[in-house]
Amino acid sequence: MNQSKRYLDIVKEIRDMIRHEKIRPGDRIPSERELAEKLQVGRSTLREALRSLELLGLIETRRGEGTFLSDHRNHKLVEVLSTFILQDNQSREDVWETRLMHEISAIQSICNNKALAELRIWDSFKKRLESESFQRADFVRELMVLSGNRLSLKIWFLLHQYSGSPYSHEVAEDEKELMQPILDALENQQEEKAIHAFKTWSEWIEKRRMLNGDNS
Amino acid sequence: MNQSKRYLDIVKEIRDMIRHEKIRPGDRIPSERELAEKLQVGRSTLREALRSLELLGLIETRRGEGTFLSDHRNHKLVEVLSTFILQDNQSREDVWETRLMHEISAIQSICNNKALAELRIWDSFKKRLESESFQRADFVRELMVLSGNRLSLKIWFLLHQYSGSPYSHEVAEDEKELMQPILDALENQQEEKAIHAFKTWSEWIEKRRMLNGDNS
DNA sequence: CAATATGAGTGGCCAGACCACTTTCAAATT
DNA sequence: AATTTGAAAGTGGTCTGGCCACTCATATTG
Repeated sequence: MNQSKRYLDIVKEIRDMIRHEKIRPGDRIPSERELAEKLQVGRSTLREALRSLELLGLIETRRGEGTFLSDHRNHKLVEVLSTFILQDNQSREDVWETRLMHEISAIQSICNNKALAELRIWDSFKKRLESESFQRADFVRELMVLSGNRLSLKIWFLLHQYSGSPYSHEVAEDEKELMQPILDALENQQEEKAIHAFKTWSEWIEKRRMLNGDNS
Repeated sequence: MNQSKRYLDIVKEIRDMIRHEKIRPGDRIPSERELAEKLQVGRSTLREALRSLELLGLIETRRGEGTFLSDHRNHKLVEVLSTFILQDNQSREDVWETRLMHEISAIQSICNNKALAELRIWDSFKKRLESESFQRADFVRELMVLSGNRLSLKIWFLLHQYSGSPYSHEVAEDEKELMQPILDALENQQEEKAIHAFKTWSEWIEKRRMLNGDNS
Protein backbone atom coordinates (compact mmCIF):
# COMPACT_ATOMS: atom_id res chain seq x y z
CA MET A 1 0.00 0.00 0.00
CA ASN A 2 0.95 3.62 0.00
CA GLN A 3 2.90 3.26 3.17
CA SER A 4 5.05 6.31 2.78
CA LYS A 5 4.84 9.22 5.16
CA ARG A 6 5.20 7.34 8.38
CA TYR A 7 5.78 10.57 10.22
CA LEU A 8 2.34 11.80 9.23
CA ASP A 9 0.80 8.78 10.89
CA ILE A 10 2.80 9.60 13.96
CA VAL A 11 1.45 13.12 14.00
CA LYS A 12 -2.01 11.65 13.98
CA GLU A 13 -1.26 9.07 16.64
CA ILE A 14 0.23 11.66 18.92
CA ARG A 15 -2.83 13.79 18.49
CA ASP A 16 -5.09 10.90 19.36
CA MET A 17 -2.96 9.98 22.30
CA ILE A 18 -3.14 13.50 23.64
CA ARG A 19 -6.89 13.39 23.29
CA HIS A 20 -7.35 10.06 25.01
CA GLU A 21 -4.93 10.70 27.83
CA LYS A 22 -6.56 14.06 28.41
CA ILE A 23 -3.32 15.97 28.27
CA ARG A 24 -3.93 19.66 28.75
CA PRO A 25 -1.96 22.68 27.50
CA GLY A 26 1.14 23.03 29.60
CA ASP A 27 1.24 19.36 30.49
CA ARG A 28 4.20 17.23 29.65
CA ILE A 29 3.94 14.49 27.08
CA PRO A 30 6.02 11.31 27.22
CA SER A 31 9.66 11.55 26.30
CA GLU A 32 10.85 10.91 22.79
CA ARG A 33 12.33 7.58 23.75
CA GLU A 34 9.13 6.47 25.42
CA LEU A 35 6.99 7.53 22.51
CA ALA A 36 9.27 5.86 20.01
CA GLU A 37 9.03 2.66 21.99
CA LYS A 38 5.29 2.92 22.39
CA LEU A 39 4.61 3.65 18.72
CA GLN A 40 7.23 1.21 17.51
CA VAL A 41 9.16 3.71 15.44
CA GLY A 42 12.70 4.97 15.38
CA ARG A 43 13.46 7.98 17.45
CA SER A 44 14.56 10.11 14.52
CA THR A 45 11.34 9.42 12.68
CA LEU A 46 9.39 10.34 15.76
CA ARG A 47 11.37 13.52 16.00
CA GLU A 48 10.39 14.48 12.47
CA ALA A 49 6.79 14.40 13.62
CA LEU A 50 7.51 16.31 16.82
CA ARG A 51 9.50 18.99 15.05
CA SER A 52 6.63 19.50 12.65
CA LEU A 53 4.21 19.93 15.51
CA GLU A 54 6.62 22.31 17.14
CA LEU A 55 6.91 24.44 14.05
CA LEU A 56 3.14 24.63 14.02
CA GLY A 57 3.29 25.89 17.58
CA LEU A 58 1.36 22.93 18.96
CA ILE A 59 4.08 21.67 21.25
CA GLU A 60 7.01 23.19 23.00
CA THR A 61 10.25 21.42 23.78
CA ARG A 62 12.73 22.30 26.45
CA ARG A 63 16.06 20.56 26.47
CA GLY A 64 16.68 18.61 29.61
CA GLU A 65 13.08 18.93 30.69
CA GLY A 66 10.82 17.43 28.10
CA THR A 67 8.12 18.15 25.58
CA PHE A 68 4.99 20.05 26.53
CA LEU A 69 1.67 20.69 24.98
CA SER A 70 1.62 24.37 24.24
CA ASP A 71 -1.25 26.74 24.65
CA HIS A 72 -1.84 27.48 21.05
CA ARG A 73 -1.45 31.21 21.05
CA ASN A 74 1.56 31.04 18.83
CA HIS A 75 1.82 32.96 15.63
CA LYS A 76 4.88 31.07 14.69
CA LEU A 77 3.32 29.81 11.53
CA VAL A 78 2.90 33.32 10.26
CA GLU A 79 6.57 33.71 10.82
CA VAL A 80 7.45 30.69 8.79
CA LEU A 81 4.96 31.25 6.04
CA SER A 82 5.93 34.85 5.69
CA THR A 83 9.52 33.85 5.60
CA PHE A 84 8.88 31.80 2.56
CA ILE A 85 6.63 34.33 0.98
CA LEU A 86 9.45 36.78 1.18
CA GLN A 87 11.58 34.62 -0.97
CA ASP A 88 10.33 35.97 -4.27
CA ASN A 89 9.79 39.53 -3.14
CA GLN A 90 13.35 40.39 -2.64
CA SER A 91 12.59 44.01 -3.14
CA ARG A 92 14.28 45.82 -0.32
CA GLU A 93 11.91 48.70 -0.66
CA ASP A 94 8.89 46.57 -0.03
CA VAL A 95 10.39 45.28 3.16
CA TRP A 96 11.40 48.73 4.23
CA GLU A 97 8.00 50.22 3.53
CA THR A 98 6.12 47.42 5.16
CA ARG A 99 8.18 47.52 8.27
CA LEU A 100 7.72 51.24 8.53
CA MET A 101 4.02 50.75 8.08
CA HIS A 102 3.86 48.49 11.08
CA GLU A 103 5.91 50.86 13.16
CA ILE A 104 3.81 53.88 12.37
CA SER A 105 0.67 51.96 13.02
CA ALA A 106 2.06 51.00 16.39
CA ILE A 107 2.76 54.63 17.19
CA GLN A 108 -0.78 55.55 16.29
CA SER A 109 -2.05 52.83 18.54
CA ILE A 110 0.12 53.98 21.39
CA CYS A 111 -0.96 57.60 21.06
CA ASN A 112 -4.59 56.61 21.20
CA ASN A 113 -4.18 54.45 24.26
CA LYS A 114 -5.18 56.55 27.23
CA ALA A 115 -4.40 53.94 29.82
CA LEU A 116 -0.87 53.89 28.55
CA ALA A 117 -0.47 57.64 28.82
CA GLU A 118 -0.97 57.59 32.54
CA LEU A 119 1.81 55.17 33.21
CA ARG A 120 4.64 57.64 32.73
CA ILE A 121 6.76 55.04 31.04
CA TRP A 122 8.55 57.53 28.84
CA ASP A 123 10.76 58.82 31.58
CA SER A 124 12.60 55.54 31.67
CA PHE A 125 13.07 55.69 27.92
CA LYS A 126 14.59 59.12 28.16
CA LYS A 127 16.90 58.02 30.89
CA ARG A 128 18.09 55.09 28.90
CA LEU A 129 18.60 57.26 25.89
CA GLU A 130 21.14 59.18 27.87
CA SER A 131 23.01 56.15 28.99
CA GLU A 132 25.49 54.96 26.42
CA SER A 133 24.32 51.51 25.52
CA PHE A 134 21.10 51.89 23.64
CA GLN A 135 20.19 49.70 20.73
CA ARG A 136 17.85 51.02 18.09
CA ALA A 137 16.20 47.65 17.80
CA ASP A 138 15.37 47.55 21.50
CA PHE A 139 13.69 50.89 21.32
CA VAL A 140 11.54 50.06 18.31
CA ARG A 141 10.68 46.61 19.56
CA GLU A 142 9.39 48.01 22.79
CA LEU A 143 7.21 50.36 20.84
CA MET A 144 5.81 47.40 18.96
CA VAL A 145 5.15 45.60 22.22
CA LEU A 146 3.42 48.62 23.67
CA SER A 147 1.05 48.72 20.72
CA GLY A 148 -0.46 45.50 22.04
CA ASN A 149 -0.81 43.83 18.66
CA ARG A 150 1.18 40.65 18.99
CA LEU A 151 0.67 39.60 15.42
CA SER A 152 1.98 42.90 14.16
CA LEU A 153 4.91 42.48 16.52
CA LYS A 154 5.70 39.11 15.02
CA ILE A 155 5.53 40.37 11.49
CA TRP A 156 7.63 43.36 12.40
CA PHE A 157 10.25 41.20 14.03
CA LEU A 158 10.48 39.09 10.95
CA LEU A 159 10.87 42.09 8.67
CA HIS A 160 13.42 43.52 11.03
CA GLN A 161 15.54 40.41 10.85
CA TYR A 162 15.10 40.17 7.16
CA SER A 163 15.91 43.68 6.14
CA GLY A 164 19.58 43.49 6.91
CA SER A 165 18.83 44.81 10.36
CA PRO A 166 19.31 48.55 10.00
CA TYR A 167 18.32 48.74 13.65
CA SER A 168 21.03 46.47 14.87
CA HIS A 169 23.31 49.26 15.86
CA GLU A 170 24.00 51.36 18.86
CA VAL A 171 22.35 54.73 18.80
CA ALA A 172 24.86 57.31 17.67
CA GLU A 173 25.39 60.49 19.63
CA ASP A 174 24.07 62.85 16.95
CA GLU A 175 21.15 60.51 16.49
CA LYS A 176 19.73 61.19 19.91
CA GLU A 177 18.46 64.61 19.03
CA LEU A 178 16.37 62.94 16.36
CA MET A 179 14.88 60.48 18.81
CA GLN A 180 14.17 62.97 21.54
CA PRO A 181 11.23 64.55 19.66
CA ILE A 182 9.70 61.12 19.19
CA LEU A 183 9.65 60.50 22.90
CA ASP A 184 8.35 63.99 23.60
CA ALA A 185 5.49 63.56 21.20
CA LEU A 186 4.65 60.11 22.47
CA GLU A 187 4.56 61.39 26.01
CA ASN A 188 2.02 64.02 25.04
CA GLN A 189 0.07 61.72 22.77
CA GLN A 190 0.67 63.93 19.77
CA GLU A 191 0.10 61.45 17.02
CA GLU A 192 1.02 63.60 14.04
CA LYS A 193 4.17 64.90 15.61
CA ALA A 194 5.28 61.49 16.76
CA ILE A 195 4.85 60.00 13.33
CA HIS A 196 6.63 62.84 11.65
CA ALA A 197 9.53 62.65 14.05
CA PHE A 198 9.72 58.93 13.64
CA LYS A 199 9.78 59.18 9.86
CA THR A 200 12.54 61.73 10.07
CA TRP A 201 14.60 59.44 12.23
CA SER A 202 13.83 56.51 9.99
CA GLU A 203 14.96 58.28 6.87
CA TRP A 204 18.10 59.40 8.61
CA ILE A 205 18.91 55.78 9.35
CA GLU A 206 18.21 54.75 5.79
CA LYS A 207 20.52 57.40 4.39
CA ARG A 208 23.17 56.38 6.86
CA ARG A 209 22.78 52.80 5.75
CA MET A 210 23.13 53.71 2.12
CA LEU A 211 26.38 55.50 2.77
CA ASN A 212 28.06 52.58 4.42
CA GLY A 213 28.38 49.70 2.03
CA ASP A 214 25.56 47.37 2.99
CA ASN A 215 24.84 43.85 2.06
CA SER A 216 22.68 41.15 3.55
CA MET B 1 25.74 30.97 20.61
CA ASN B 2 22.32 30.27 19.33
CA GLN B 3 21.55 27.42 21.65
CA SER B 4 19.25 24.65 20.47
CA LYS B 5 16.78 24.87 17.66
CA ARG B 6 19.27 24.06 14.98
CA TYR B 7 16.51 22.88 12.72
CA LEU B 8 14.96 26.33 12.81
CA ASP B 9 18.20 27.78 11.54
CA ILE B 10 18.09 25.22 8.80
CA VAL B 11 14.62 26.34 7.82
CA LYS B 12 16.02 29.80 7.50
CA GLU B 13 19.09 28.71 5.60
CA ILE B 14 17.01 26.74 3.17
CA ARG B 15 14.89 29.78 2.56
CA ASP B 16 17.98 31.88 1.90
CA MET B 17 19.35 29.26 -0.42
CA ILE B 18 16.13 29.11 -2.36
CA ARG B 19 16.17 32.84 -2.70
CA HIS B 20 19.74 33.09 -3.87
CA GLU B 21 19.54 30.21 -6.29
CA LYS B 22 16.32 31.60 -7.67
CA ILE B 23 14.41 28.37 -7.22
CA ARG B 24 10.81 28.75 -8.24
CA PRO B 25 7.69 26.82 -7.21
CA GLY B 26 7.79 23.43 -8.87
CA ASP B 27 11.56 23.37 -9.13
CA ARG B 28 13.60 20.72 -7.46
CA ILE B 29 15.81 21.58 -4.52
CA PRO B 30 19.06 19.75 -3.77
CA SER B 31 18.87 16.28 -2.28
CA GLU B 32 18.91 15.73 1.44
CA ARG B 33 22.45 14.43 1.33
CA GLU B 34 23.65 17.39 -0.68
CA LEU B 35 21.94 19.88 1.59
CA ALA B 36 23.28 18.20 4.69
CA GLU B 37 26.75 18.39 3.26
CA LYS B 38 26.35 21.98 2.17
CA LEU B 39 24.91 23.21 5.44
CA GLN B 40 27.31 21.14 7.50
CA VAL B 41 24.58 19.36 9.34
CA GLY B 42 23.51 15.79 9.91
CA ARG B 43 20.99 14.36 7.55
CA SER B 44 18.50 13.51 10.27
CA THR B 45 18.58 17.05 11.57
CA LEU B 46 18.08 18.36 8.10
CA ARG B 47 15.16 16.04 7.65
CA GLU B 48 13.47 17.48 10.72
CA ALA B 49 13.51 20.84 9.01
CA LEU B 50 12.30 19.44 5.70
CA ARG B 51 9.49 17.44 7.28
CA SER B 52 8.31 20.55 9.07
CA LEU B 53 8.23 22.49 5.86
CA GLU B 54 6.42 19.64 4.22
CA LEU B 55 3.71 19.57 6.85
CA LEU B 56 3.22 23.25 6.24
CA GLY B 57 2.84 22.52 2.55
CA LEU B 58 5.83 24.59 1.57
CA ILE B 59 7.70 21.74 -0.03
CA GLU B 60 6.71 18.44 -1.53
CA THR B 61 8.79 15.30 -1.43
CA ARG B 62 8.57 12.34 -3.73
CA ARG B 63 10.46 9.22 -2.86
CA GLY B 64 12.99 8.28 -5.46
CA GLU B 65 12.66 11.62 -7.20
CA GLY B 66 13.51 14.41 -4.83
CA THR B 67 12.17 17.40 -2.99
CA PHE B 68 10.34 20.19 -4.74
CA LEU B 69 9.33 23.67 -3.85
CA SER B 70 5.57 23.76 -3.85
CA ASP B 71 3.26 26.55 -4.72
CA HIS B 72 2.53 28.36 -1.48
CA ARG B 73 -0.82 29.46 -2.72
CA ASN B 74 -2.06 26.28 -1.16
CA HIS B 75 -5.31 27.19 0.49
CA LYS B 76 -5.86 24.01 2.37
CA LEU B 77 -3.18 24.43 4.96
CA VAL B 78 -4.24 27.92 5.84
CA GLU B 79 -7.63 26.59 6.80
CA VAL B 80 -6.15 23.88 8.95
CA LEU B 81 -3.85 26.23 10.73
CA SER B 82 -6.41 28.89 11.36
CA THR B 83 -8.40 26.46 13.44
CA PHE B 84 -5.56 26.45 15.92
CA ILE B 85 -4.51 30.04 15.79
CA LEU B 86 -7.71 31.95 15.63
CA GLN B 87 -9.47 30.36 18.54
CA ASP B 88 -8.21 33.09 20.74
CA ASN B 89 -10.19 36.29 20.55
CA GLN B 90 -7.13 38.41 20.95
CA SER B 91 -5.71 36.74 17.89
CA ARG B 92 -8.81 37.46 15.87
CA GLU B 93 -8.60 41.06 16.86
CA ASP B 94 -4.92 41.23 16.00
CA VAL B 95 -5.56 39.79 12.58
CA TRP B 96 -8.37 42.24 11.98
CA GLU B 97 -6.30 45.22 13.02
CA THR B 98 -3.27 44.16 11.12
CA ARG B 99 -5.18 43.56 7.96
CA LEU B 100 -6.81 46.95 8.24
CA MET B 101 -3.41 48.48 8.77
CA HIS B 102 -2.18 47.10 5.50
CA GLU B 103 -5.26 48.25 3.67
CA ILE B 104 -5.08 51.79 4.96
CA SER B 105 -1.44 51.97 4.18
CA ALA B 106 -2.20 50.89 0.66
CA ILE B 107 -4.76 53.66 0.34
CA GLN B 108 -2.22 56.19 1.51
CA SER B 109 0.21 54.94 -1.03
CA ILE B 110 -2.33 55.13 -3.81
CA CYS B 111 -3.32 58.66 -2.94
CA ASN B 112 0.27 59.79 -3.07
CA ASN B 113 0.98 58.21 -6.41
CA LYS B 114 0.60 60.89 -9.03
CA ALA B 115 1.25 58.64 -11.96
CA LEU B 116 -1.67 56.54 -10.88
CA ALA B 117 -4.00 59.49 -10.66
CA GLU B 118 -3.71 60.23 -14.34
CA LEU B 119 -4.77 56.80 -15.43
CA ARG B 120 -8.45 57.31 -14.72
CA ILE B 121 -8.84 53.79 -13.50
CA TRP B 122 -11.58 54.62 -11.05
CA ASP B 123 -14.24 54.88 -13.69
CA SER B 124 -14.03 51.18 -14.28
CA PHE B 125 -14.38 50.54 -10.57
CA LYS B 126 -17.49 52.62 -10.43
CA LYS B 127 -18.98 50.83 -13.36
CA ARG B 128 -18.32 47.47 -11.83
CA LEU B 129 -19.79 48.63 -8.58
CA GLU B 130 -23.03 49.16 -10.38
CA SER B 131 -23.08 45.77 -11.98
CA GLU B 132 -24.43 43.10 -9.69
CA SER B 133 -21.56 40.71 -9.22
CA PHE B 134 -18.96 42.49 -7.19
CA GLN B 135 -16.93 40.72 -4.56
CA ARG B 136 -15.58 42.72 -1.68
CA ALA B 137 -12.36 40.75 -1.77
CA ASP B 138 -11.77 41.60 -5.40
CA PHE B 139 -12.13 45.27 -4.70
CA VAL B 140 -9.75 45.30 -1.76
CA ARG B 141 -7.24 43.05 -3.41
CA GLU B 142 -7.04 45.36 -6.38
CA LEU B 143 -6.38 48.22 -4.02
CA MET B 144 -3.56 46.23 -2.52
CA VAL B 145 -2.17 45.55 -5.96
CA LEU B 146 -2.38 49.20 -6.92
CA SER B 147 -0.34 50.15 -3.89
CA GLY B 148 2.61 48.51 -5.58
CA ASN B 149 3.93 46.85 -2.46
CA ARG B 150 3.94 43.20 -3.33
CA LEU B 151 5.07 42.10 0.08
CA SER B 152 2.23 43.88 1.74
CA LEU B 153 -0.08 42.27 -0.77
CA LYS B 154 1.15 38.82 0.18
CA ILE B 155 0.77 39.43 3.87
CA TRP B 156 -2.65 40.89 3.32
CA PHE B 157 -3.69 37.87 1.34
CA LEU B 158 -2.67 35.58 4.18
CA LEU B 159 -4.49 37.62 6.77
CA HIS B 160 -7.49 37.81 4.54
CA GLN B 161 -7.69 34.06 4.43
CA TYR B 162 -7.07 33.71 8.13
CA SER B 163 -9.67 36.11 9.25
CA GLY B 164 -12.61 33.98 8.28
CA SER B 165 -12.84 35.95 5.09
CA PRO B 166 -15.21 38.78 5.93
CA TYR B 167 -14.59 39.96 2.39
CA SER B 168 -15.71 36.79 0.76
CA HIS B 169 -19.16 38.05 0.09
CA GLU B 170 -20.99 39.87 -2.61
CA VAL B 171 -21.38 43.53 -2.04
CA ALA B 172 -24.84 44.21 -0.67
CA GLU B 173 -27.05 46.86 -2.21
CA ASP B 174 -27.07 49.18 0.79
CA GLU B 175 -23.35 48.71 1.06
CA LYS B 176 -22.63 50.49 -2.18
CA GLU B 177 -23.34 53.91 -0.79
CA LEU B 178 -20.60 53.27 1.70
CA MET B 179 -18.14 52.34 -0.99
CA GLN B 180 -18.96 55.17 -3.32
CA PRO B 181 -17.24 57.79 -1.13
CA ILE B 182 -14.11 55.66 -1.07
CA LEU B 183 -13.86 55.69 -4.81
CA ASP B 184 -14.64 59.40 -4.99
CA ALA B 185 -11.92 60.24 -2.55
CA LEU B 186 -9.41 57.97 -4.24
CA GLU B 187 -10.15 59.58 -7.57
CA ASN B 188 -9.38 63.00 -6.16
CA GLN B 189 -6.42 61.79 -4.14
CA GLN B 190 -7.98 62.89 -0.88
CA GLU B 191 -6.09 60.76 1.53
CA GLU B 192 -7.89 61.66 4.72
CA LYS B 193 -11.31 61.27 3.20
CA ALA B 194 -10.48 57.98 1.56
CA ILE B 195 -9.20 56.49 4.78
CA HIS B 196 -12.16 57.69 6.75
CA ALA B 197 -14.59 56.33 4.22
CA PHE B 198 -12.76 53.04 4.13
CA LYS B 199 -12.80 52.70 7.88
CA THR B 200 -16.50 53.40 7.92
CA TRP B 201 -17.09 50.68 5.39
CA SER B 202 -14.80 48.34 7.23
CA GLU B 203 -16.58 48.79 10.52
CA TRP B 204 -19.90 48.30 8.82
CA ILE B 205 -18.70 44.94 7.56
CA GLU B 206 -17.44 43.96 10.99
CA LYS B 207 -20.74 44.76 12.61
CA ARG B 208 -22.55 42.84 9.94
CA ARG B 209 -20.31 39.87 10.58
CA MET B 210 -20.95 39.98 14.30
CA LEU B 211 -24.70 39.91 13.77
CA ASN B 212 -24.69 36.78 11.69
CA GLY B 213 -23.30 33.97 13.76
CA ASP B 214 -19.96 33.51 12.19
CA ASN B 215 -17.41 30.85 12.68
CA SER B 216 -14.92 29.30 10.34
C1' DC C 1 13.49 -2.20 -32.64
C1' DA C 2 11.37 -3.27 -28.37
C1' DA C 3 11.57 -5.22 -23.95
C1' DT C 4 14.33 -5.89 -20.03
C1' DA C 5 18.07 -5.54 -16.64
C1' DT C 6 21.12 -2.68 -14.26
C1' DG C 7 23.04 0.93 -11.47
C1' DA C 8 23.05 5.51 -9.68
C1' DG C 9 20.45 8.65 -7.11
C1' DT C 10 16.69 9.71 -4.11
C1' DG C 11 13.70 9.85 0.07
C1' DG C 12 12.07 6.73 4.27
C1' DC C 13 13.48 4.71 8.23
C1' DC C 14 16.23 2.89 11.92
C1' DA C 15 19.82 1.84 15.69
C1' DG C 16 23.26 3.53 18.44
C1' DA C 17 26.20 6.78 20.01
C1' DC C 18 27.60 11.31 22.10
C1' DC C 19 26.60 15.94 23.88
C1' DA C 20 24.32 19.73 26.68
C1' DC C 21 21.12 20.63 29.80
C1' DT C 22 17.80 20.10 33.89
C1' DT C 23 16.18 17.90 37.86
C1' DT C 24 16.69 15.15 41.77
C1' DC C 25 18.38 13.45 45.87
C1' DA C 26 21.77 11.54 48.74
C1' DA C 27 26.25 12.49 50.64
C1' DA C 28 29.36 15.78 52.42
C1' DT C 29 30.09 19.94 54.71
C1' DT C 30 29.04 23.59 57.74
C1' DA D 1 20.07 20.17 61.89
C1' DA D 2 20.50 22.94 57.94
C1' DT D 3 22.90 23.88 53.93
C1' DT D 4 25.86 23.03 50.12
C1' DT D 5 27.70 20.02 46.79
C1' DG D 6 27.93 16.82 43.28
C1' DA D 7 26.97 12.59 41.02
C1' DA D 8 23.41 10.17 38.52
C1' DA D 9 19.40 9.79 35.81
C1' DG D 10 16.48 11.57 32.44
C1' DT D 11 15.67 14.63 28.57
C1' DG D 12 16.06 16.81 24.07
C1' DG D 13 19.77 17.92 20.21
C1' DT D 14 22.73 16.06 16.94
C1' DC D 15 25.53 13.06 14.11
C1' DT D 16 26.99 8.74 11.77
C1' DG D 17 26.28 5.03 9.03
C1' DG D 18 23.51 1.79 7.41
C1' DC D 19 19.58 -0.57 4.92
C1' DC D 20 15.30 -0.38 2.28
C1' DA D 21 11.94 1.08 -1.50
C1' DC D 22 11.34 3.69 -5.25
C1' DT D 23 12.38 6.38 -9.81
C1' DC D 24 14.77 7.18 -13.82
C1' DA D 25 18.16 7.09 -17.32
C1' DT D 26 21.09 4.00 -19.58
C1' DA D 27 22.90 -0.18 -21.24
C1' DT D 28 21.93 -4.82 -22.41
C1' DT D 29 19.45 -8.37 -24.36
C1' DG D 30 15.88 -10.72 -27.05
